[in-house]
Amino acid sequence: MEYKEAKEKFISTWGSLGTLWGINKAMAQIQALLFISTKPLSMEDVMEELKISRGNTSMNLRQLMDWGIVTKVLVSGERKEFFTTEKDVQELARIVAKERSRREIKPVIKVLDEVSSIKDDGSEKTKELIKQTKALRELTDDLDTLMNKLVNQKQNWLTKSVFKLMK
Amino acid sequence: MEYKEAKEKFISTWGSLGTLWGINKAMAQIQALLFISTKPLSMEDVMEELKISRGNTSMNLRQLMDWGIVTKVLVSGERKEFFTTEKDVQELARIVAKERSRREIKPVIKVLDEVSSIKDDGSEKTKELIKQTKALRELTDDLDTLMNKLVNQKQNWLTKSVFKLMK
DNA sequence: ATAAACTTTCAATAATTATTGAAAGTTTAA
DNA sequence: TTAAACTTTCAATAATTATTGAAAGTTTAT
Repeated sequence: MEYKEAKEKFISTWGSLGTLWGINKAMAQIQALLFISTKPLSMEDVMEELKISRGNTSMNLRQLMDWGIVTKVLVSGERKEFFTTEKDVQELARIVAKERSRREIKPVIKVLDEVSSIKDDGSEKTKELIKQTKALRELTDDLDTLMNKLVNQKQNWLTKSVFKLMK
Repeated sequence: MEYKEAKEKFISTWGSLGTLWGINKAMAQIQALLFISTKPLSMEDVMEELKISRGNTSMNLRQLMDWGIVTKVLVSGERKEFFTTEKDVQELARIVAKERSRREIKPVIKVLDEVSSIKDDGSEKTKELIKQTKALRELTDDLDTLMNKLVNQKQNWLTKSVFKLMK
């Protein structure tokens, strides 16, 4: 397999995996492109490489910046803006975990909390609703806490600390 | 908040959370409905409660069965089929984790493997592609392994074993 | 100040994904 | 058997989501 083919394969695979970490295809592909690029890329570069429009590129780069995954860099002597992504995979994982927790998991926990604390009128169906949403609330909360703990270990968290305990 | 409101809130919230665990809205809502139901439901019941068509219900129930989350139960004296979902949240988490690993993560690891093992032609960009896809491959693999280990502990895995180690 | 270089916005459109409903298929009771 | 009760399939349609591209906005050099 040649460089070009490998690169395309990587970008498209990572792009379609977007859903798994909760972002859309274009966003994931832009991130993938920057991730294997040896130097910051301009909007023009991204548009050309991925064959997507200026507007699309602009919007998705902005979103990636909102996530904290991509940052603008100033290239001296150049007028236009250049972009680069976090290159350390563990730092990336940390950012993604933190953002998904904040954007998606925390709000769900809040709803589960509300639902599971309705007044118990003694009926079987109310009891079941309370019991099951409570269980779900606890699971979600535990997973969220675990994820955040894992991901906050700055130094080789996965391999060094937790992982060995479980081997 | 009354039972009815709480129930609807739970179903719609859990439904929109579908993406987080990788299934579609209707699927997630059907599962949610069964999850808080005190007895198995027929297709008719599901259609009526969620206001969705027969075809949609049939297809999504099937998918839930493919995932191993929902099972048919025979209610004696009844002609039609009834459905129920796994009621234990930890078992649910285990099934979801196993399925997502198999369906999504494993295939990505395979691609990352292929891409990261292209021939190093000595160029900087090839080196970067190899380096970064290798890093991503290892991270993905570690997370996948960790997830499967966590989730295979049958007894109170979260709270009992791993969780305490990290507190 | 102004014009060139660049970025953002957003209404229109395209692409994708979910849903319907009716016909075809299957099972069961009599 | 057969016909009623039920489920599945799938082409058509609807709903949602992503993408475009051109106009409006911004910045910078002169």
